[in-house]
Amino acid sequence: MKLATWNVNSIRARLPLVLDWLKQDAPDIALLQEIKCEESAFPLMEIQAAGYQALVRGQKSYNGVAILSRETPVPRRDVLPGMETDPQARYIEAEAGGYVVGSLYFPNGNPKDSEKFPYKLRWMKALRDHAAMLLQQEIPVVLGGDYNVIPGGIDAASPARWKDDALFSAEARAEFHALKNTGWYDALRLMRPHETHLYTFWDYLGGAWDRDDGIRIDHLMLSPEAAGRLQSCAVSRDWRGREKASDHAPVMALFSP
DNA sequence: ATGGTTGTTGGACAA
Repeated sequence: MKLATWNVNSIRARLPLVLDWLKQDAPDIALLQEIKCEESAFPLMEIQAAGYQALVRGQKSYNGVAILSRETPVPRRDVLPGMETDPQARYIEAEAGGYVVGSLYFPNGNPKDSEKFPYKLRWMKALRDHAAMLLQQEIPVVLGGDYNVIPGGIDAASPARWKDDALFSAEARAEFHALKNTGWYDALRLMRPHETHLYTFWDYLGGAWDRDDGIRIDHLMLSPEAAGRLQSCAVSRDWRGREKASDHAPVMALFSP
């Protein structure tokens, strides 16, 4: 079973590239973030023609998450418990192909001295609480998406540049590590514990891609039952170098049946 | 410090 996460930075602007990707890399399940449209504007016909069914939690202009699946996905929720009154579309969860999968897009949190930072931490805490509940079910679960957290210094080409940024803040990293400490596995690091240049985002600004000045902020977090089946995990870098690329690259994981 | 880019939109705002 192939499962991928990708922050596409607008599904409509990215549609040709996403269709190429679905055809070439052929994930069974794709978790998408920042689709930047309402459900009614989601290019459902084109996605279906590519062989996928879609569940969408959309929002006009900003945010928005989706789950694509070859097998019919069964919806579970489209908001995290405790975040029901939040208007921002940042979470969707379904059961598909024997897995529970969540697609999440966490707040950026900058600037750190604004209300955006505690808002980010609230989302992270809400996920941690929900994840603890999922863990008790002892089933394969993948919580994938743009966490907007650089877990460690090895996950940035220039860690010093991010020292005062919400993405590398002690608070956000503590939340991420707290999730790991409750029993969740970071799929990419599990398979590649010491690998450097393992990035998923390169800013459009300042030629970050050309200088490989990236950071790793998109993560596939696995329950023990999913981690036990993990065979490989990699960043699909090529898609960041394409014409009209997203500023993020997909992360792909392969699971044994 | 600032500016560099892309997307949604039709002027900022978010990232």
